[in-house]
Amino acid sequence: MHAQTPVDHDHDPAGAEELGLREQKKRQTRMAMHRAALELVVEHGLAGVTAQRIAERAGVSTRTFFNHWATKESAILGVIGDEGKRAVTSLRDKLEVMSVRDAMRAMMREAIANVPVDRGLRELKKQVMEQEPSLHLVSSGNLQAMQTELVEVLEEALDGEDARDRAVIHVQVSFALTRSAFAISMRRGIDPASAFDQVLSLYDEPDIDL
Amino acid sequence: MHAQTPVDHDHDPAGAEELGLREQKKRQTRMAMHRAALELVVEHGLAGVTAQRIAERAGVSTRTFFNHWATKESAILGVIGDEGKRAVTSLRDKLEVMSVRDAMRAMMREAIANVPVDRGLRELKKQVMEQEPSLHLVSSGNLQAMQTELVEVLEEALDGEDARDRAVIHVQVSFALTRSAFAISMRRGIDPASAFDQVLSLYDEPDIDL
DNA sequence: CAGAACTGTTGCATTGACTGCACTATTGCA
DNA sequence: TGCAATAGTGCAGTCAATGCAACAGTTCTG
Repeated sequence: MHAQTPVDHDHDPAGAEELGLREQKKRQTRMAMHRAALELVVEHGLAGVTAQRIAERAGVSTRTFFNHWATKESAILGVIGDEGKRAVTSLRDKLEVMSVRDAMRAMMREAIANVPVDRGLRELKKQVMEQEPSLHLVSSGNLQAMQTELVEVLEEALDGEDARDRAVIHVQVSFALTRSAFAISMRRGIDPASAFDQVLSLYDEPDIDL
Repeated sequence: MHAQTPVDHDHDPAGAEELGLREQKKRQTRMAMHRAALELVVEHGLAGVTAQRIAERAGVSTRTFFNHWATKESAILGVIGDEGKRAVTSLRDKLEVMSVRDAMRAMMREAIANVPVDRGLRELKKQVMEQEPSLHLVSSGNLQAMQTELVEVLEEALDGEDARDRAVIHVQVSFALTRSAFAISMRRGIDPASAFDQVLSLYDEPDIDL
């Protein structure tokens, strides 16, 4: 890799077991940067942190920092970038064996499960998110990015005149529930997966209405 | 104004009628920049457009450009920045006279109605949004920014153990519907308000389920 | 084991977004 | 007409982000 491709989504096709030394180091470096980013934001606030300082604390060059993360914010949030493709194929598969509603929920549940859950980092991230609400936007933006593709996948599975409109709504609402789950998991310090379950049960209650 | 404050949200407290010459000119300049931004994105793509070029086409200095818009993207989307405060007070008022569900919907409907609808610009904007999906993120981000405040307002109006969780879900779902409305209005070239109505009627259909 | 093929890391140079500051130009009002 | 307020501007500077070329440690292959 000649340093041109900023984010390259380790595909990790198999079971993720027994990575090469190389891959191991890569993840290590990545994590060091992620942690450094979180710590520095807690210490100096989002505006008081530069990519340079993060790289410095993580023990890498600035250039390397941007080889791993597309933006400064990605490093803070720990966003790798391959979530989109995974979600699309996952949804496509599920639509063949279950209802639209269930497929969306299952896909989301899966996506949430794929988020690495490091207990130590969770506490840090919680602080960061409370300190810097503007990061919520960025965070939800990452999901939103794949919106269009998911709408297309869904549209094929829906019948009727307004298929596309309904697809749009399905996608948006599913993201809304996922975002809620993340928000709640942050606030309560519980893991996103169980927060998602709670959200669904609340949402399905007849009296919540909208 | 000493050029330090990037965006200053014309408060426009009264009925917005009969502005001074000064205010008129200000809006004129703003619109020129907004239009120039949209045109240039259509012509050269988001990445091919610099703030400098937008300013140039609009006949102002680069510095002036950033006195009006917080970011390049704001200029493209025409986001002023005072939507948040309006929404909060609007919601607070409505919660006193109607249900949570209705209040949220009414507030959103109001927010949508406040978006200026210039027929000429709408077509341009439609093209831009189709060309540059990444702008959708930015677009929805503006609303999302006030999430926390809205959750707080809502929480007071809700009873029970999970009041805050329910508030989070309410807010997220409402935004989801609003985003859907904007997406659909863009695609169909209809105005956002009626798109919102369509979304609500689709969403309320019993068989859409999630 | 040696050399080739990869792939990660780095320094350098550059572009472009955005900001603070000092200053000028208009406009609204007394 | 003169003064206060505010929009516009030029300039210098910071920082995010990217392409490029050189280099280094790892993995593969014979």
